[in-house]
Amino acid sequence: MRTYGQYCAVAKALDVLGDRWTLLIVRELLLSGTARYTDLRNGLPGIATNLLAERLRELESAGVVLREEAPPPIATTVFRLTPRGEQLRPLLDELGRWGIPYMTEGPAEGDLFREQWMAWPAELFLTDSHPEGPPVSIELHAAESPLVIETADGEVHVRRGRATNPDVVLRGAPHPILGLFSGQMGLEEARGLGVEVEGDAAALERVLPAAPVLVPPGASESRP
Amino acid sequence: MRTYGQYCAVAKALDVLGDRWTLLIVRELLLSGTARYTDLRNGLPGIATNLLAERLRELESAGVVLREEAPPPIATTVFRLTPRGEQLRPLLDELGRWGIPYMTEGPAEGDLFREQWMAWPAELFLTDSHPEGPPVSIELHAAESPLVIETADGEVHVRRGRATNPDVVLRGAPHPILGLFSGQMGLEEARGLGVEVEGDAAALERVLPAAPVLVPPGASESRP
DNA sequence: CCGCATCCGGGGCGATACTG
DNA sequence: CAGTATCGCCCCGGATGCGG
Repeated sequence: MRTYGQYCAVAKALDVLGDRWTLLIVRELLLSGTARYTDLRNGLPGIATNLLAERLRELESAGVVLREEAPPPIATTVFRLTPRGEQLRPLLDELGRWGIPYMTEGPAEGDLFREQWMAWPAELFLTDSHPEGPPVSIELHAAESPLVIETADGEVHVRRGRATNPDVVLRGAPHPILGLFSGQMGLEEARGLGVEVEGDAAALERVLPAAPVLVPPGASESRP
Repeated sequence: MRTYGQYCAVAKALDVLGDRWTLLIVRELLLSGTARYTDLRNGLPGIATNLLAERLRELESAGVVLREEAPPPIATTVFRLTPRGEQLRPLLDELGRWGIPYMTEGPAEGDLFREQWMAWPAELFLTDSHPEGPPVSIELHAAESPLVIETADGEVHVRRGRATNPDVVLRGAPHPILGLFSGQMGLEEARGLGVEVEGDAAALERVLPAAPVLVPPGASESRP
């Protein structure tokens, strides 16, 4: 493990987490709960397989990741975060919050996308405007595998998978969906960009922001 | 700029911040407010000068760092964070919080230390147990350049420099000072490890935690 | 198919020297 | 003081192989 050699809390944290791909592996485990090696590879497009194996070993010996041999009939190894690893959630939330402006600008050329990455924008932007009402569940299809957005106790939660009986199903490309979530775009405008709303649109509007959320510009200021 | 190529807020943030040394440069600027190139080098022992220059350029073009030509008679360039860079403070706080356990274990062999790095443990551990009383100021000498710990409105703040009229002056090695701050170590025990308290010890005890703060173990679980 | 290990080319990184 | 220049080295990325 390459170390900064500084007796400083921030530097020590980066000694463990600062290598390339490391925090993205933590992201995937936070989003998945448990994941197989192949699931991680799929959620981390671009990673070299030897790097994934090496990072998992490092995170394991740092007490952040746990490797478990699943019992039959699964018969595969699954990875999950330790409690110490779970403590990284606020850190990843801050990273996501700071990175949101780069997302609202739309995907860059060649950017890949996985449905679960929408979890940060969703939990950041969406709020339950009618918390005393019955819970709503929204199924989101922005890529290949759906996401469920649910309200509970006035809070909005996101998880992977399908809803048993969704109030509304939302389909569309990530960027217009994000515009909808951030309030930068109205429902009609989103429809014009291919977003489809199937079911009870009121359930959707209940969690959408009433006014555009102020997102600081993320792009660079150009220099002479 | 090397990018992960993922349309994800966390990945986008790491595209900007994930390179080696980058977040430590932000740390120094958060701690210093403004800093000259040489100040940054001093606060980042181990960094190669070309890397510091390159990172500063990247951070500048990312809108995180501002480079200013100070007017005469200073006649030097100073660096500071933009508002966008200031927004990284919660992120660095989370990094510091997560890294604290590695600090309480004591410095590793060859670890270097700078006084200002004590800011995170201090603001994390210390609280004003008597907020309605008059403000107290504590001057801390754990290395070469002193730190001031002050209470204001029931909050504890840390800044570089000296106090005009400190209630108490605290001197000692970083590790026992940290033990004191985290409540793992009593005042008498700290004295035995070379910590000196000069002035009103009650002012110090006012901000120290009454009971040991629970710090999760940071060390790795050893494997077979 | 799953979970890697190995090999190899390129570039980011680290250390030192040098300069306006 | 504030960098640029240079040069190894090792980390990273991509491809392939391979045992369970």
